[in-house]
Amino acid sequence: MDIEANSALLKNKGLKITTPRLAVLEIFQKSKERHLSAEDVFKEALSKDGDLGLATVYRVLTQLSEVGLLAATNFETGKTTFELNEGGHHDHLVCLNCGSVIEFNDEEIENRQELIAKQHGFRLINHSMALYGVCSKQACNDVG
Amino acid sequence: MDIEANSALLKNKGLKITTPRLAVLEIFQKSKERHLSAEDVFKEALSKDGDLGLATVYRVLTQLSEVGLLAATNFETGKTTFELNEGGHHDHLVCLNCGSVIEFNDEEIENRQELIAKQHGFRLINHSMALYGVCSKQACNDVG
DNA sequence: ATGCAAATAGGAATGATTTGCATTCGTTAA
DNA sequence: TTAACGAATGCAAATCATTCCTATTTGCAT
Repeated sequence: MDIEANSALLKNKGLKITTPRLAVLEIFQKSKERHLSAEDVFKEALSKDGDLGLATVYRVLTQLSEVGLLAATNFETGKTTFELNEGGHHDHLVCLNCGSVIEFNDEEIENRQELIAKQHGFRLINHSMALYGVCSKQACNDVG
Repeated sequence: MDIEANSALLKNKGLKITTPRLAVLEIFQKSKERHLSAEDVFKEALSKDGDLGLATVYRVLTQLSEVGLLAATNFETGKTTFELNEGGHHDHLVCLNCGSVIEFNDEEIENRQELIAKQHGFRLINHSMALYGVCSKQACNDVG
């Protein structure tokens, strides 16, 4: 069990150790999907542990993001998704139909971004990039 | 008045010339702010012209974006913003200190994005990219 | 001028997220 | 260990952005 480890993480960040927080962390750590929406986490929590309010899930996700344990991303899909913030920069490729997310990292783009920033006299700190399209799944390409 | 010109724009795109569409175009052309949300446009429309439904504003914004007269951008604010799409596609370089925004367009990045999408079996529809940093203004580089 | 498809108003509906509040829990000091 | 107090939770209602529904109006080809 990582309850010990997760408790330490929380304590480290000055957060109280509560059942919902441990549950949420564990859900991310055990999830097959890396990117989870609040709803995803909520459903998963319901199926595993007992009760856990949706509002609490939102609150916990926000808090864990604030202290850097999670990273939040806003895609065009209309819902915020969260992922474990283990470090390692990457950008996202998002399917507008099924919402699936693929992570990628492209050296050439990164370099180019640095160059552009420099050309405009900017000291680059970070960036966000998301590509939106339709993935190759059959269901995402059926014409209604 | 650009009613003539805007009418031509709409006709060119195969859209009927309607009061709401002309009103929305004019609002963008006269606005001091370049990026407007649906709500912004709605309020502006109310203060100027008579009535204009919020639903209509949303529909018009979507349509004008679809035909390329406007461009939609999703900043992390939770609401979609629109801008006149005069110079074609561009991305944003944002100063984290003074908030100034520079628009740029980079062929190489665009090509690279297409390639990445293709490699993952995605049909690319659009993308959003924002670079965050500190601009060259003296005031933005003073250490607090 | 006339008809019909397209467009509109605006209110209800939706989906995501937040907030208010009474209750419960975690932690700290005794 | 326990009392105590503030923080955290659950639930329901509220909010926010956006979309849907539909009766009515409008643009425009004829």
